[in-house]
Amino acid sequence: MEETLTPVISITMTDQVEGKLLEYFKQRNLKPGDQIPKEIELVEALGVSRSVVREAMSRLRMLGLIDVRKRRGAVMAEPDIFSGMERLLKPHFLAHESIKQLFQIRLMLEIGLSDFLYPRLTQNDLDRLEGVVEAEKKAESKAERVQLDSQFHSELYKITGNETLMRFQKMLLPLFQYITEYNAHLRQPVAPSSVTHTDLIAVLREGDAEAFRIAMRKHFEPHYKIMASPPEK
Amino acid sequence: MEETLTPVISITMTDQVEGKLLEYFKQRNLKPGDQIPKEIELVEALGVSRSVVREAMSRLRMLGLIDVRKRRGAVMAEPDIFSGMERLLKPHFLAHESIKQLFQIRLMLEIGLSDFLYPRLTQNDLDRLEGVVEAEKKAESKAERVQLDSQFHSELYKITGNETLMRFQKMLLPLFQYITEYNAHLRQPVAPSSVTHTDLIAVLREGDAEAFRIAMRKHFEPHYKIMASPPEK
DNA sequence: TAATTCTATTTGTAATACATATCTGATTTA
DNA sequence: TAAATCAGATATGTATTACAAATAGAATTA
Repeated sequence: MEETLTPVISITMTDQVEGKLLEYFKQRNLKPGDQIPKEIELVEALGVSRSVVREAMSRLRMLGLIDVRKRRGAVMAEPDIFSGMERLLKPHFLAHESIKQLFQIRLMLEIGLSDFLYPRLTQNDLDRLEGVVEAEKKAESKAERVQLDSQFHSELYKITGNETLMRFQKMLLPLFQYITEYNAHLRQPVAPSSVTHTDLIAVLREGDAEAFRIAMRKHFEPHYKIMASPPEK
Repeated sequence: MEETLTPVISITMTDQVEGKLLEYFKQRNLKPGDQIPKEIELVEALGVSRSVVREAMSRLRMLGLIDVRKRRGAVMAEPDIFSGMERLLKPHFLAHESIKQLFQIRLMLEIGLSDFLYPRLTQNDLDRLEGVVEAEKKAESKAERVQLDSQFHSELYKITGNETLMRFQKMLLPLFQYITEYNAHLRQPVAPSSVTHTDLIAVLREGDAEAFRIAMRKHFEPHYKIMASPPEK
């Protein structure tokens, strides 16, 4: 038997219409704000029932690709590429392995963002980071410390000015909170790092991209110890 | 007027049912393979029409969160967190700025993945990378070179064993192909790098994670020159 | 027992009806 | 004249009904 013979997954009319709509948007080069045909027109053009058209449109609407209102019809919108993903990012829906891999991606990003920090870094940014560290020193509850820790890292993302990156990180936050708790309860808690947030700020002030990558790598050392995959393969 | 007073976006029944279903899955701690109530049961439990239930389910099905078949009903599935996102990742739907930011993320990832390479690296991996480089030398058309270039980088992702990362990269590929063409036509083409793929392999053989980050950073230098944000802010 | 046929059940699609929001333009009012 | 009000038209939102199609499981048959 050919391995390429994968089982037929029922392609419903809805699936097809969804695809045809995406194709239509692409062909017509529709931009945010552009009008989309009315349901009835689509029904007639595609030769399907309104139920099918509506189910397909409902999907595109969920993705934020289109914006639909009564009487005005549907128009193209600014899509948020992560909106669909966000719904699935509850620790609950994901396999442990996926969560771990997302955390690895986070580590990669934080080390790799180094080069995008320095060209845009301002005194204001440094002050904000200092502020977070101050708050961390005063923090009393563990929950507060966890919150401030992720805030520190959020500030770093912010400096890059990369909105997509920030959106991605914000979306992953609940996942990481979950990991933190998981590590704290079921495994040994993550050891404190030899490179503190204060150290990182110092490198930001006086170092360069390469120095920051090294510092950040050391800052995450305890996580690497836990997360890095063994050389099984 | 308060700035926080954003306009009310009509929350349809469908939106609500979608949310309630997600909540239900979470509360019940449903895992892949677990059965979901039939449409009729949901209709009765939620007090809405079947159309509404179906539109909501259609969304979850698109995300791959549930798998629905005739007669058998719906069961939880292994969600693919990127499936919704993928539909929107046509260069056409995205603003230029978003594409640029996604490319920046790619640069971050490729530099940050360094640490996940060495613990898992095998001779086999090195051989595959060598193979790609050989093919690159023999490549005649530009399209072929572009394809092999991204294949080289894909092989690197593969070594990390991080499926989520690989999935993410595969999804972004068409976008980067678009960027390559865009740079080639409308702007000056990306200059050749001083650190070649062959050099990268050498570092993989003899160096360590830090050396690889530096090499990769240099390999991407031409891209950084084009992509890095100016210190506007 | 194993293969086949039948039947009941559940989803997929279609069609219709009406509710609801809102845009347009006409009408009224100040 | 300008503003406010109202009425009608129009497109989407929801509900309901009907039937087609697939299929899991029971019943039948070899």
